[in-house]
Amino acid sequence: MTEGAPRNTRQRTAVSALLAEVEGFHSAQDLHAMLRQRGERVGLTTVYRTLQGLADAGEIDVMRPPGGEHLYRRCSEGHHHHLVCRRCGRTVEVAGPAVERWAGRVAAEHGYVEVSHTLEIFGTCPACAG
Amino acid sequence: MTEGAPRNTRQRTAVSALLAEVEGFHSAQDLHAMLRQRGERVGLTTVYRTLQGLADAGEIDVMRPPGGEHLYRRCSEGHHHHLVCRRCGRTVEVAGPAVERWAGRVAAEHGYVEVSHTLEIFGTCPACAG
DNA sequence: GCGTTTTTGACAATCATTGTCAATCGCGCG
DNA sequence: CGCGCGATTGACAATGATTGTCAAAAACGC
Repeated sequence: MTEGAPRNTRQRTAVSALLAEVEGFHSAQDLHAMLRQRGERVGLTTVYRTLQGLADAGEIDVMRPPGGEHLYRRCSEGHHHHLVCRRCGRTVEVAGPAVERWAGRVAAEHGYVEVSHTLEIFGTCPACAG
Repeated sequence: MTEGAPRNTRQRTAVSALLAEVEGFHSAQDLHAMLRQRGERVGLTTVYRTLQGLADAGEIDVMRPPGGEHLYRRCSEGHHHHLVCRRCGRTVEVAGPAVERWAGRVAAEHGYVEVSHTLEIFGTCPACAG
């Protein structure tokens, strides 16, 4: 009774499929617009809800860049962070076991438990800096 | 022409003074309410602008917790990160030279320049976990 | 003091996100 | 195979933090 598997609906499938194709981060509104262009009829509200669900399930990553809108992206599995180009948005996934350990250790030193963290690296990519 | 030092106004002073006294992170609206209670007459708009100015000047730190509002805090100088209690908001400043170096190195490996980063650690503090 | 320029602040505007709730659809059961 | 219940959808309103506006007030140099 703890779990309810979400139903398999046309809309959910459409959002998932779209995320599998596009690259980089996109806002909910962005994705909604793409779906409409494809002829898929999906409400904006549903896109938001579906994305939240996928994010909760850990199937996609959410980023909150300065500017206020949430960006979603289908990422590889496992815990990792992002190196994002400020200019063009090009994203590289980076893993940093050392950082994970460091964060855990620092938190433990202060007696904090149930630790999680957020980490984003911003920079200008070679192409944009050129 | 390049620089305009901000003028010294009653309102700016009030906001600065308040930030010097309170501990932990507070939202703009929060700070605005406190100022009113003290009898200081400051507009909400001004509080926002002043905080932005202070943040740009690097005199205060901004955090964007999940939940949407910006939180401001007067912090010690220099680059550091925060370990925040999810429950009560208790905050510890932590410095992690190793992490800084790691972030820079990772970015450099991918050719990214002008690197910056954000890092927040969330957990439950000893008091709340008790 | 005096004038110029910045700052202020009440209010409207913006805009992403969330809430609402009746209509619809998926899915398992009979 | 068709029914019915409950989850899901989606159009629309509501929310709420932040930003824009612009006339009035204050600050600073002289």
